[in-house]
Amino acid sequence: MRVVKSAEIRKQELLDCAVQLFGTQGYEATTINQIIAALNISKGAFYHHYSSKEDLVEALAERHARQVADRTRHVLEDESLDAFERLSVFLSMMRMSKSEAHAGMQAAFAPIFQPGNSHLYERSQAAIASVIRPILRDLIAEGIADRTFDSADPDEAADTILHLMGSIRPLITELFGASPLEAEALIERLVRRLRFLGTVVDRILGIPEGSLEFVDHEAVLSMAAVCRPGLRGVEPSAPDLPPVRLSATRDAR
Amino acid sequence: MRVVKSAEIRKQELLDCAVQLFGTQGYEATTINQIIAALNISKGAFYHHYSSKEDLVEALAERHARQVADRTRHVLEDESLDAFERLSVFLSMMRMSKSEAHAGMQAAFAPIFQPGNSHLYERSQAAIASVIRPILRDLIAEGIADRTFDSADPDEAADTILHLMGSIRPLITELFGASPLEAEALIERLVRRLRFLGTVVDRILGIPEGSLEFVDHEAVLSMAAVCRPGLRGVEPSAPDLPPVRLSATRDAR
DNA sequence: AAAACTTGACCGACGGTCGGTCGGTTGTCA
DNA sequence: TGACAACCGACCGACCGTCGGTCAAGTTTT
Repeated sequence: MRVVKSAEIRKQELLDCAVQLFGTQGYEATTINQIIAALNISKGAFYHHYSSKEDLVEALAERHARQVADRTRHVLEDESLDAFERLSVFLSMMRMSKSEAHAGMQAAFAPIFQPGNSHLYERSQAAIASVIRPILRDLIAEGIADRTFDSADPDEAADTILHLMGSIRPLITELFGASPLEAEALIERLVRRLRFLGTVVDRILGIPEGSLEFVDHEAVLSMAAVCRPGLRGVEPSAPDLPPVRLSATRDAR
Repeated sequence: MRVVKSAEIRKQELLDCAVQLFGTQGYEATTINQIIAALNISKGAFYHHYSSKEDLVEALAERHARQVADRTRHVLEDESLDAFERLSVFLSMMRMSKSEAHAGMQAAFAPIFQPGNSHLYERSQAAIASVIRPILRDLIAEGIADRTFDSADPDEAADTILHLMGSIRPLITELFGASPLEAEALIERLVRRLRFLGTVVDRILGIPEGSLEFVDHEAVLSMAAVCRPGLRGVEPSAPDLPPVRLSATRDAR
């Protein structure tokens, strides 16, 4: 039996299916035959839409990049906020897939962090960076201009911050396939890492230490939940802190 | 005709050959058949020494990590230097393959940065980090103790610095396959990046800005030469600076 | 309005390649 | 001389990507 759909829909279906299979089995382990079997289409149909398995990854990275960019751009471009506010909102968004995001979205992000998929990660990262970097750079430049920030080079600062975001990847990667016990330790390390990253960015931008706050236990846990579905609640290491949503504590400068 | 060698030698030969082919063709594009053909050995011989192509990568990453670690560890552990000196020597070593290193060594490092080999890079990086991190951490901790440095968490600081080193990879990767014209621009960006990285580490460790200096045109150019063999001399952007060899300019604190 | 033609989504058998296996052979050393 | 490591190469199965072809829905021609 033959089912005809528009190219756009089919492409999305292929992307969705691929992300699912890559997420559960990894990139290498997933075959094109599996993908087409799951969608009940033929080999030819696949190659009609994508010219190779590699091409599929490319498209996947692009879509992922667009998703992230769309979610952050409007904040970075919001004229009603000043540079500092925009930055802190942006940073809180960048710590990936907010807890409120539905499971489907989470699943779409997971493969990026899977152990075998550094491939996918690199491409996504590059695609994301190309969109986010200029915006972030302008934002920082603006902050430097009005002396909110103190940094020598907005371009490099933006690059550095973007790159720094990637430093949590090894931790998240390790989360996949970690035992529940290890997972708890890993999450604690993740929280420490994020906290430290906050201070690093503070220093890069020359703002008072503690101004930026990356840690949001809610988000961290939901992120962890993606990696290890059955995970019992973890005691946050600093339970006295209120769950800051938009974590910017502005100091008098 | 049959040639018998000790396992140790054969393994090194395989590694050397693999690194060469991965370097010229990338990991995926290189087949085991090519490797064994180049060495005039059989399929069976290969699988006698390494259990898979992946295993070969593992060994490659390990060897690379050992090479880097060996070259830097003795500096980090040199008791005759103080924390600051050791760190600046370490950093100058970490910007890879010193210019004096012979071409063979350079070739061994190049594949790590090739476009298709993010795989290799990630593994090597992890292996290097696992060796270097504890040493670097202790070093920073020591510096914090005697108030040379000012940082909240030596562990995280070490991780961050190590991770930051990787931020030049996209640039170097781009160098492969760039036209001579593009290469010049890329090298300039690389220099800017390194210079900025120096200030970032300064700030992370809370030492006066400009204390650490990553840029060493000699090293950068030789690094670039690996990627693009025929490259004419590039005018450094700051020709007035003397070619600092061991680039630590200690300020009064 | 019917026939002829174009388009593009879709089919699935097939080729070629590549990673990996296996039974057997050769050299070496105790 | 026997045990064990190094080595051989024919062979296997799985996988990616190709290619000739189908089919239905327009579009143009007559």
